[in-house]
Amino acid sequence: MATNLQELQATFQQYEKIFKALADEKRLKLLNLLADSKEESICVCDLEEVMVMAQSKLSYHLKILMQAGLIQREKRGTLHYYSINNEVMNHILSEELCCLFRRSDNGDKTNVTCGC
Amino acid sequence: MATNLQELQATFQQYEKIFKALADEKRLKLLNLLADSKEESICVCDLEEVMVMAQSKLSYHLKILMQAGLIQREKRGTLHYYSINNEVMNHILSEELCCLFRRSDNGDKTNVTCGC
DNA sequence: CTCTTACATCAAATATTTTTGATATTTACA
DNA sequence: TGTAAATATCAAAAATATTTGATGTAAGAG
Repeated sequence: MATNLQELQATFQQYEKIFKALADEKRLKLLNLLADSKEESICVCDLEEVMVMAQSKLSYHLKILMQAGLIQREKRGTLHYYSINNEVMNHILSEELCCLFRRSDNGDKTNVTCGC
Repeated sequence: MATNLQELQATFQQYEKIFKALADEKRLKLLNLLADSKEESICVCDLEEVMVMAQSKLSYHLKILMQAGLIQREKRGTLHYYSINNEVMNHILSEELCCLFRRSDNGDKTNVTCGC
């Protein structure tokens, strides 16, 4: 944990980046899609359909979420699969937000207290 | 909890507002000041000194935090005292962020699990 | 190797947020 | 009532973020 002023400032900068990534309705919807999906990860083409969003726009928003560490990417051939980074989500968000932005089907113990 | 699509969208809009308010280094520092202060609330003039920030700028940022419901105001004479809204913080943020952005000296039971 | 599909990147246009300096409002007090 | 101190609001300028359409890249199919 941060103690002195410089550390604190660095900590705030890091959280600023994360909260900025969360501070957009479309990106929250994206996270919710990834969190709720039956599959653990979804490819861009599928997200494109569900979100009804131009491909370059979607790519832009996925990049923002990636750079904040909120999602991960796995490439399989020509497809790119994105998934929620549950660890980071758990570190940032309350249990009450678990229903919306975390996955709960992967045996992650940190999610057990959430009754959603 | 939100169930259908319209409710979900409304929920995302609400969280967008809250995360936008959190998505700024200066506002995180403000929240941390309010959370860590010996006093439960701090007046604008004191915040102005600590933050080394123009008065109208500070007022702008306090307004953003107020409108997101993250802080509260109490007027005493000509002074305006601001304080953390612990309930909302607890609803949004993880236990691990409690050290930074919540108060823990007010007997709030929801904070007990946080060892900070 | 060429073509196609899936995705990322880029630069310009647009939209939103933040800062700044000036002015308005409220309260207390002489 | 007049004045000063504390804070809020406003409008213009500056800074950032988002959107858009075009172009670049990488992988698989033929």
